[in-house]
Amino acid sequence: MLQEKGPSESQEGFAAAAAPATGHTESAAGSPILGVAGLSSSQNQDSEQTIENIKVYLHEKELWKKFHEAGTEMIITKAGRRMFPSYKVKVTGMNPKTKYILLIDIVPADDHRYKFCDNKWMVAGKAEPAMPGRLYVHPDSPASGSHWMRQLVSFQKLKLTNNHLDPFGHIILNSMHKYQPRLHIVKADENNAFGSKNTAFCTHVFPETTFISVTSYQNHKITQLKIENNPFAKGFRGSDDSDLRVARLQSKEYPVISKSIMRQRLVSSHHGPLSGKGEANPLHGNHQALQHYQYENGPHVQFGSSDAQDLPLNTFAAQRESGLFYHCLKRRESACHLDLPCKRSYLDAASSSASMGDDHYFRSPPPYDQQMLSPSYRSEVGPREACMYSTSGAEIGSISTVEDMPPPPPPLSCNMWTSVAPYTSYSVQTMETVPYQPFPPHFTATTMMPRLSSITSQSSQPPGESHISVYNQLSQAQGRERVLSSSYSRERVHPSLSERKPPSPHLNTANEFLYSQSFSLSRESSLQYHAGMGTVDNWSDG
DNA sequence: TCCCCTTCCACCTTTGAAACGT
DNA sequence: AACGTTTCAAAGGTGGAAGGGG
Repeated sequence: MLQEKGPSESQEGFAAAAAPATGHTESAAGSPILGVAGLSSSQNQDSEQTIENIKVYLHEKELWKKFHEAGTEMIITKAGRRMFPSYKVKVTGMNPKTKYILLIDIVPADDHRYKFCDNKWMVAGKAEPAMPGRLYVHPDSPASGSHWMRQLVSFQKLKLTNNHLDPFGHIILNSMHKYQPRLHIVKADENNAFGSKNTAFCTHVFPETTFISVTSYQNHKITQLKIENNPFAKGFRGSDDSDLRVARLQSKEYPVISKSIMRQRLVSSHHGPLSGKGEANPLHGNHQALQHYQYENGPHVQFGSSDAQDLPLNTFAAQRESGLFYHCLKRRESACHLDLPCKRSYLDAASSSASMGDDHYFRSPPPYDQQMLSPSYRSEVGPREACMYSTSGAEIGSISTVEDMPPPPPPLSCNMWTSVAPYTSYSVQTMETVPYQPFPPHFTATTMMPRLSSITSQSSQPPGESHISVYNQLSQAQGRERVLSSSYSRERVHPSLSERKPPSPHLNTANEFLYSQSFSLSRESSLQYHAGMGTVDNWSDG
């Protein structure tokens, strides 16, 4: 399956876009974070040029913004729950022939724990230690730039869990914490990949994708938005289609009032946390409720709006103000050599074993520099699945820069279209590795241990979470990877040849990427995510 | 009592195979 | 035989509700 049409997919394409061109550019050549020198070879320049030219546009940005304005919540369950809205991007500017790996990690947005009180999110204390970072690698990875650019890239099968011992490779999060997904694009070209001296990658952050993880929805507006927009939740929508029709005729943004919301609002209006907020009582009639929703999502909403005064809770936006954060890094990291002999030994041992796995998930470095680094992580059973969407030529052709982005097709709320420059964190990093030698996409705990030891030794993890436990987790992860190396190699273009395709060395680029991320992005993010923290009053329900 | 979490449920969409038609 | 369309059942995603635990 080459294309995957998401349940929420509409034809409007991208409502907004982010481009690095308008953002802040920062070189890590002399960065105290990296402490390494910049690159100067022509190859690197070519590489970084390619990377720097990559632009990523968040799909359904308007929808994301709607959620963001209300304070996005994502359900996390023991079995794993998908994100909604799902993370989908349009990528441009890649070298069509170069192979890239696209992956996502989700990092804490701050070090607070939150609670939903008085209809708004408030800081409830210090965050619990971050879970072991995991990466979700797009199942199409690695693929050529033309492949990525041809279609919408969807990460909708990414799942979130609160199970700290999750065996499926889902991204582990703490409930009632705030998180920020990040998209990483790793260059995986044979000539500039794992074995080359420099591997380039870039990181894109869309602040509107920030969310608070919950085990059940706290904000009824989020519940309503999910029910309205997620087809799988259609069963919770109101049964009277006339409501929807009338609401659309009246250009209501929230036309559908579910039965559950009606119940919820009834309760809230009497003794719930919303009772003191002047909520309209839905029992007064749908029309009134619709008006109320319209009002709630009008200009008075505070969180996530594009205005400069908002988002004290959102550290990203607060720090970077309105737009795009273009972060360009490159480094020469001589200390980041791979331990190939260790990897080989692992591979030898791993070749005969198999277990469940998923080529999508990797362990990713937590955002704080004191936290541990994890190797690649794959766990989910099943064949490689395409998660890309086709977009019309018009859509693609219309995307050039942020400013040039056409207004979205008139969906629910054209009035929400903003000219504020989208916001993206973009980094380019190159690193020196050992010469390329093909080997399956596995990480070895042995290889990782020194790093883990050094990192965890200064971590703030709870006492029970030593690097030894990390080692065990890594071993499990590697076990999962072993199976995935076969599933990962499936090729859609030539399926008949893909079944026994040798393990792709490209995946190692992702692994390599983790190395670099653990030292650069994590520390970088610790700066990005920690700075500018303020009150949380603005992420409220008004 | 409150808050958070887990589990189960009904309802729904998605998916893919089978059947059928061209 | 190849290809496209339709049908249908299974799989899986969804929020709500109830109940448990700290």
